[in-house]
Amino acid sequence: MARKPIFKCAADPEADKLSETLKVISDSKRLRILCTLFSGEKCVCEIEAGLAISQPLASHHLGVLREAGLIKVRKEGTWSYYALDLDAIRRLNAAFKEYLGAERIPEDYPSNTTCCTPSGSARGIEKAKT
Amino acid sequence: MARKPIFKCAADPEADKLSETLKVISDSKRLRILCTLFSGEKCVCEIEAGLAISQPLASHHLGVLREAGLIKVRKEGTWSYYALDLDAIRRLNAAFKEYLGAERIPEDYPSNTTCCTPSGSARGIEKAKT
DNA sequence: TACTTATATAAACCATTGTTAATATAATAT
DNA sequence: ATATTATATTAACAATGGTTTATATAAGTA
Repeated sequence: MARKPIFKCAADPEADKLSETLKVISDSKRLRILCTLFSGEKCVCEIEAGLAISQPLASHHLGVLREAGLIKVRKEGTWSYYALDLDAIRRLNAAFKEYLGAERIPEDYPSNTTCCTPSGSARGIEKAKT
Repeated sequence: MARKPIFKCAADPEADKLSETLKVISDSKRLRILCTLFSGEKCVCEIEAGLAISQPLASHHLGVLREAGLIKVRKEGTWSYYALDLDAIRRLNAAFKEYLGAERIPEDYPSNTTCCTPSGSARGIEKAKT
């Protein structure tokens, strides 16, 4: 029936940003490219050979990662050298930790809070058990 | 032209698993549900109201999260109480750290390694600059 | 029994996206 | 200039997936 959201995370626009970034890295090829770039700068032909994918496909995925700001390019002649954008990687780490970090798990999880009132209507997160 | 992969991460089947999980959590609604469940067990009607989405949609996303093993259900009468699967959350944290953890960034990144031989063919990651 | 209530499932629709094949650009070498 | 090399771009296609509407299940209540 769609009322207004009552959870903190539900209203947080940061969640959209994080999910957008996660969507970019949730492709297995792109995840592998990122993982690979930790070892240093790479050109397209190396990604291509390293992941055993075609040149246009490598170029495409690198473009998506770049568009998302996760990597950056350095051009030299006909070569394009791609590397991680360290600030973006650090921001991603921070956001992931904030939303899904295992440190967030409470000691007594799940703290047995009930959910719905006897009448059946959903209660707000702040409302205690009746 | 697609040769065989030469990067470690490129051959690692764990990358497929992680990307699969990331795909599940990269939906903004599901990310918000997970984030919400850190505060404790919730029933469908609470998720529904908390995120301001329809009942079938809430049920659907919870099903996807459950299918992925990230959350678990406890049924009581007509109610379904969902909670985080703590082991899964911890595994996700570990995998994320292993693949994209900021700790992986080398001191001198990017260590200026060249990429392609003068002849233009890609070199393996272990092969040094000519 | 009949009537809610909470949740799950199914079908249909629409938008997005990964992939391939073909082509374009632009720098370098002959 | 011509050819080759590295990379980017485009169009087309197939597949996936989020959302809605409608319906089903199943437990409680009158």
